Order: sequence, then C-alpha cells, then structure tokens
Amino acid sequence: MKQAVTLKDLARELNIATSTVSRALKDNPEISAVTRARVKKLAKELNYEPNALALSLRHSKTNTIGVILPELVHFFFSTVISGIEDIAYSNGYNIIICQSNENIDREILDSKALFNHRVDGILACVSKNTNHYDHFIAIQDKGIPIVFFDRDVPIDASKILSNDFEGGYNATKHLIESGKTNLIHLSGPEGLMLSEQRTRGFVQAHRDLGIPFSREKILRCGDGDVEESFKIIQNALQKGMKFDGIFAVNDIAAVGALQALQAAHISVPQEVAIIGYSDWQFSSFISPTLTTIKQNGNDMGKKAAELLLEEIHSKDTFIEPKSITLPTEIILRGTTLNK
Amino acid sequence: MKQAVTLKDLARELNIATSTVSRALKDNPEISAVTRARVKKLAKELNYEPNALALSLRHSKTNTIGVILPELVHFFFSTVISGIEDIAYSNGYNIIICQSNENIDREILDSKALFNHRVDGILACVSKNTNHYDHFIAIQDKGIPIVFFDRDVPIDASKILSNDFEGGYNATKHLIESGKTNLIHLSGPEGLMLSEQRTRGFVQAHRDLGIPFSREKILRCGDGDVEESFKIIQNALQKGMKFDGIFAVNDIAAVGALQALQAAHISVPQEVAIIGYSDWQFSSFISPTLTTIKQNGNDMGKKAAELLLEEIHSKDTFIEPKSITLPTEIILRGTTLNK
DNA sequence: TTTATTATCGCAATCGGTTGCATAATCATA
DNA sequence: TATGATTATGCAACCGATTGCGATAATAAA
Repeated sequence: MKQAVTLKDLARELNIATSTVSRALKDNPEISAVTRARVKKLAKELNYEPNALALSLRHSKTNTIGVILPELVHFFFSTVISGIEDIAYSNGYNIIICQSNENIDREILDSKALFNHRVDGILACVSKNTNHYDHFIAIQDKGIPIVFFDRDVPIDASKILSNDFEGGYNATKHLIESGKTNLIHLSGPEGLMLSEQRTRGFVQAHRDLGIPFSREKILRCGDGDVEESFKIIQNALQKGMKFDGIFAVNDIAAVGALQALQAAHISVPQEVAIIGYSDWQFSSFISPTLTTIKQNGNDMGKKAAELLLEEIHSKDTFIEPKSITLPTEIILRGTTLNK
Repeated sequence: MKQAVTLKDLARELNIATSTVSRALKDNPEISAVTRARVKKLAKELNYEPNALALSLRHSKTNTIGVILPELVHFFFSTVISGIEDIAYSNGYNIIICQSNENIDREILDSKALFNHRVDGILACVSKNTNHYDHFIAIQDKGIPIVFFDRDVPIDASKILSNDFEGGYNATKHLIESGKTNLIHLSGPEGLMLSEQRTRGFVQAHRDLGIPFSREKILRCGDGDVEESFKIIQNALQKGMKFDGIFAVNDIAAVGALQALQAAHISVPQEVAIIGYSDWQFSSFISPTLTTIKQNGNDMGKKAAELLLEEIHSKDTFIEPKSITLPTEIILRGTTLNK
C-alpha cells in the first residue's frame, strides 16, 4: 500500500533540507527561484498534500469545529447543520458532528471526544435530559469557546435561541383572533426551556387578550411522535373535552392531532383549528396545509457558526458572551381560519 | 486563557520524565505502583486529556471517517448519516461531514480536505453532476479506503446501493396489477444512474406484463422540488395527456403531482394512482397517504460504515471490493388502489 | 565482595510539518 | 586582499504524545 508523500520524501529526492522544501512551497522569498521551481514541480508530480494533522499540532489550530446535537433525522436540525456547514466551509473550517440521541451520557462523551480532537470551538444543542453542565464548563475553562443554539442553558456563554415565547404567544393570539377561544395546548417535555417558553406564550396570550385559562388545557406531549399526540387528542375527545383550537409544540404533534380530529370526523379548521411549530417540510404538503410558527434553522446555524468563529478568532482577548434571539414567523395556512 | 494540560506539564510537576507519565497512565507494569498512583492522581486533578492530534500523528491513525454527501437537508440522507454515526460511534470513530451541494467542484475540495485531515476512510455519495472520478481514485491510490453509497460510480470500490431497478419495477408492477395500464413516469435527472435504474424498472415491468409502452410516457423532472412536478403534471393535463397512474422518482415529485391532480379535481387513486419513492417522513401524513418504495437509509448508512471499518482494519491486506445491493420495500398506502 | 538479575525510569527518536538562528557562498567595496 | 553585506540554505527545536533501548540503582545470588 502506498503511503502519503511527505516533505521529507521531497527533500530526499531533491537532496535538500525539509525546511527548504517547506519554504519553497510557501513562496518564501528567501528561497531561490530555481529551487522553488524544482520543489514545486516535484510536489505536483508526486501529488504532495500537506498533512493537516501535523499542521494542527504545530499551530495548535485544527480549523475544525465540533457540533453536538440531539438528533440528525430532524428537519429543523438538519437545516441548522446545513447553515453551520455553509459558514464553516466558506471560512475554511471543517465540522465534526456528534449526535447525542437526547442522552446526556453520550453528550458528555461527545464533548470530551471533541475536546480531545482539539476542535477550535464547539456548537452545542443540549439533549432534553441534560441537567448538569460540568462537561461544557470544563471545556470552556480549557479555553475552547462554546456557542449554544436552540435550547437555552444556564451557562455563561453565547447563545443563539429562537424566540419561543413570542412564537407561542403569536400562535395563540392568532387562534384567538380568528375566533377560537377555547384552546388546548400540546406541550413539550417538562424541563426543556424551549417548550416551557412556548407554553408561557400560550398562557400570556390568554391573559393579554382576556381569555379565561386553566391548567387542564395543557396536555403534556413529551416524545414528539405522531402516535402520541394522536392518542392524546383521541383520549381527550372520548372524555368529552371541549375545545376549538389546538396549539401544538411542534408540527409532528400537530399532525397527530389533525389525524385524530379527522378520524373523529371533526372538521379542521371550521370546528377545531390547529397551529403547529417549526414549519417542517411536510407542513405545506398535508391536507389541510398546516399553519405553523417558522423558525429559520438555516439562519440559526449560520449565526451560531459566525458567532463561534468570531470568538475563535479573538481567542486571546476576552469576549463578552452574546445572546441572540431570532424572531419567529407565523405561516398562515389551512388548519386555521385566516380572516 | 488556560492551555490544555499536557504530559509534559504532569512530568514537570512530578519531576519525572514524560515517558514515565505516559507509561503510568497506561498501567505499564514497568512503572512502580507508587509512581503510577501519583501520576494518576495528578492527572485527575488537572483534568488531563490526551491530545488526539498528537496520537493520530504518532500512530498515523485518526479514528475519524469522512462523509461526503450532496445534501444534509434531505430525509433519506439524514437517516443515512444517522446510521453511519451509530456504527462509527460504537467503534470509537468520529465523523467529519461535508456536503457537496450537488457540486463536483465542492466535492473535489471536500475530498482533498478529508484526505489532508488523514481520515482513516471515506464514505461518499457523489453529486449529480459528477462526471469524472480522479479525485477519488487519487485518494484510493494513497491507501485510503472509500465506500460509495446510494449512487453508483464507475470506480473499483465497495458500494452499498439500493436496488433501484427492483424498486422501479415493483412500483410499476403494483400500479399495473391494481388495474392501471396507462402510466406515466416522472423521472430523475439524466445521467444519475440511480434514477435511470428506476426508469429501467418502469420500462421492464411494462414489457414483462405485456403493457404497451412509449417514450413519451417518461417526463423528466430533474430538480426534485414540489413546484416542478406540479407544473409538469399541470402542463400534461392541459395538453390533454391521458394517464391513470404516475410513478414518481421520489416522494417530493409525487406530492407535486398529487397537488396538481387535486387542483384539477381528479380523484386519487380512483382516477389516477400515484406511487412515490423513498418513503419520506411526510408520506404517511399527507392525504391521501402516499404509496411509496421504501429505502432503508439507516441500514444503508450502517452497512456502509461497517464495510468501511472492515477495510480500514485490514488496510494492509488487499480486500476485494464488495458491492451490496439493499432490497427495497413497497409501502402500500392511499394513493394507489390496493386489492 | 563481586557479579548477575531485576525493577524503575530516562533518553532520544519518531510522526510531519514550521521557523528562529546559524552558516556558507557569493558579491561588492574599500 | 581583507571585510562587510547579501543571498540561499541547513540545523535543530518544537507541537504532544509513544516506545525501543539503555542507564541506574537496588536486590539477589555466588
């Protein structure tokens, strides 16, 4: 098996020192034009490529950023990665991706692995069950910047979040303004700040618009698959629960709710309106099309990567952590009555 | 800013040689129990983590595999990555991901970057417009194994493909057996072997089942977004084209077709049946639910990663390239008449 | 007491590059 | 011709770890 060609190989072949070869390849003016030409010619011939490992070790710089996220098979996250990848690529960085599978133990191992690979920085979205943060703080302490995205954490670091309170608020407001006043909310898992913010928005909109509200209107829906919300709504209907609008914590839950309503021959949006969250790709495909709150994942990824690069490039000087909250956008479609 | 702690730091602190520290940490019996204990204690205290870069350079082994694929925001590919990540993780490997954005120039740069990072192997799905393969061959020649997935390439290397011919054949056969005999096919981009195989299956099924076939029945649909296929079908209808079944090269195109039919008040599946390809997540959400050919992306990712690891681990001894073709599965749903 | 043996540990090369400094060669000038 | 300036190149340390081999000291055997 062939080995990759090294500086040393070129040097031996040309009978000069490796330092000369190195300088020649970088157009160092101290090297004579003749030597430079000879070196470059041979390098082309042998298809020489510098060993990034050696460079990284020498410069203590890998030009790599690590990404930790809960799941890859997730429309929103895949758009975030795509945004990250764009920015990283155009700045000459590579990305190493780890998926924690919503598991803190895995997340800890991943963060260690990234540190050991000496990534120049880390972008992280913590898993749902992450309840302590030592593993991240330890890495920060070693001087590696971390930017968190999508899910908030009680750490002194830069963050790119979505305005989940606003999203929940506007979703609820839209339902109310379109004439629905008896709303229920399929909420996300407890402890996940993001879903709690959406729920807060749901509650606050009731207050501000003078609509009565009670705790029973919040139905917890932790897993986030279609079947779960289907059963929850089916169950609610069987119990005789009355409502004319549903705010679901995400589009998946919204679809389950929609299917449960359709199975019970309840018309959407006439009898019950539905609004989801995230604008998954399918939301414009289903029938009726799904009104939803859009988060721009690509933007989030780009902003997060930009912020991280900024911190990486000014590694020495202390940088005040920034917290950016991205606005949400309501996408009006068929599952709500739009005046 | 703090620097990461190195072996040398430990050695200086304890006033012993770095080699001793190194051996102590690896439980080398040549080191006395006392010294070993002291070293380990300090390592814990200072939170020592070995520098993976240095190890990689020393051992010429990065425990990293590179992945090149056309797009991240794509349900099928995200499942593939997830499968790759699973296998890689459980074998102690990290993955570096590059998306080519269906662009060969970007693909070439990515492959070089991965080589320069001295990944132990590469998993690649070439972009649609890749028409030469020197960049991959050059890397193979340097002794780095490459396994291709999903899209076939004229290179002597291991491949994990999906049986696209079979998928196209079975899709078509299903339409015909459910009583539809005047079929059209929304085909994928020219030159992409995968879509040509599906088209071949479409044609062959006509032959085998004695259904007349003509070239006009194949409508090219290159981009793969909903709008494109919507327009194509709308256009076909306006021209008075007659058909009672559609085989779409993927679910996205199928959705566009479905919407065009619904807009024209043509009932699905009664008047026209539709079958898609890939079983995107939304396919079970839309109405009617979409019959489709399922490719197991997760399996493909796992198989590809396993095969690559196998080749990595037997790097020295020559390995005969394997070509694995994964079976497809037809998922019967609402857009076809199922007897 | 001398030699052999063993337990412990350090030296130095290595992986593939980079870079400060020294050195040799060439040239110009006094 | 000797000296200073300039040009082109090599030496060697370094990044952070590993590892073969040799060194040292302590212990055991003769």
